[in-house]
Amino acid sequence: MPTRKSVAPRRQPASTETIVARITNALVEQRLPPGTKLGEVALGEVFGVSRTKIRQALIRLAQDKLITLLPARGAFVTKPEPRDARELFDARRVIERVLIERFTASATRAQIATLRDHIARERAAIAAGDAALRNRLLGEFHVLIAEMVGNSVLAELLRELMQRSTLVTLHYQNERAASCSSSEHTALLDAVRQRDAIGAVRLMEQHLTHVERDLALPGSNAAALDLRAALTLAKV
Amino acid sequence: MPTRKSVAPRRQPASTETIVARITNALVEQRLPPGTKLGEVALGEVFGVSRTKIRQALIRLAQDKLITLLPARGAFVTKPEPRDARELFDARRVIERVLIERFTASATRAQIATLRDHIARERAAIAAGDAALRNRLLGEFHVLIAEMVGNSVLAELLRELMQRSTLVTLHYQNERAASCSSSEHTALLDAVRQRDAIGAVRLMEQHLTHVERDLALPGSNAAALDLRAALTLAKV
DNA sequence: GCGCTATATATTGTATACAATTTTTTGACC
DNA sequence: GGTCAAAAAATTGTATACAATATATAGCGC
Repeated sequence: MPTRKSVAPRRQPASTETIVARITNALVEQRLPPGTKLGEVALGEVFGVSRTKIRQALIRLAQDKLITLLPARGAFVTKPEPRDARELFDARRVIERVLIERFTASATRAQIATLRDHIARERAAIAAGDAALRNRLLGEFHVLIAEMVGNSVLAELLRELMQRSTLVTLHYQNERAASCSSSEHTALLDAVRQRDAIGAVRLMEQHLTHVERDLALPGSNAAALDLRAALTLAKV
Repeated sequence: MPTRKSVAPRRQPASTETIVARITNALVEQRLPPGTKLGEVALGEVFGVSRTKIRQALIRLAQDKLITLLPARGAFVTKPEPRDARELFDARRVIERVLIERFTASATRAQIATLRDHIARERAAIAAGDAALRNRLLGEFHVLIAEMVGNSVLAELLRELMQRSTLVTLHYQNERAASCSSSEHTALLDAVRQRDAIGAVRLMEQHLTHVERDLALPGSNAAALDLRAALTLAKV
């Protein structure tokens, strides 16, 4: 077949920050399945920059464990082991239990309203069948809470854990499960509104257990795919 | 004055991994105080590599928040704000509370023996007045426990937090405080040995509170210093 | 001497060039 | 057709070159 020799795309060079964000989004929205090879020249062409910058972006993504760098072999989307999944969710439980407890005590009316709106957007994405957006929003709910608690170090840790979690959960692709997840978010927020710390902690633990239980780990349905298509769709 | 034009040091090129480890050690052992500028050419000469590799190492260090990259300005050893210190220790409390609780339940005889030996080395370093080694060992005690609990994700999170903590604590430079810290390690280990989970958790929280209380934050006694000297001393 | 501007120097940002390694292709041989 | 070996192509690893920016120095007016 003719190697799709597209013309060099005329776009102004992207910042390293942008490149990291675009690839991260593609990963979180699961447009780049685990195992996908991320070639440096291919990425360079997509973003209109040299390999130097791509490489810097890849180093950062590798440190977040979103991709795996094999020496002299290249960069691949991380394919998490079941063990990783368990440890990841365990770590999330440790941190999120504390976060939701504190949030229940400190949540302001405005913060609760923000979360309520967020859940509404989750439901809209689910209703619209937008799997990518749905995935992102369901994860961002947890990060939002973390950022509202007031410890940016913990919030940052959770953000990283959430991103890695997404690599592990094909589960959200199931529309029914997503809907269920969103319902649990609502219940969680109700407990917060009633200042029921014990209930909120319990709901959070159940929620994380449910998400973990629904994991579909070994399924690597990785078809060969088009890097450019996956990445250019990414809205930063 | 004559610009100390030392001959190009003949050493074989260091791997990026090594460069990161060497600089990290220098930071953890506080031979490179906060605010120190890490020039790319200077580092390149120290390690016998080009700026390309140095840059990659700096990106990784920056992601761990050990150094701060200012655009077009360069890399500087991170100077943590009091706010950062509080959040850092709060995060450590959240994680280490759980870790020590679990460790108390699962610790084997061999693991306890390893920690006992470690504490002995702490005391030796303190007695010998080796501030650099002392700093490292006091921090590694916590990381050792984390690694023994069996969740590598949590262990890795704690390792990062510990490194950043070290940037914040000039406190260990005080020999008396170091001795006190080591005593608390011993007490902690005793509680573990007696399977006293509640006591172990309490001791860990007190220990972290003590360390945090003794912080000497604003003191930036940063004298201009010799990058090469600080880095070549670093034993990986 | 102090402060400002202009020039010179040094440093960082990015692309390109080349070496080293891996992957793919080719072709001989059974 | 299948298997192995060698050559070719592609990809990664590193250094160097050059552009862009920031810092330091010099000169001038007051």
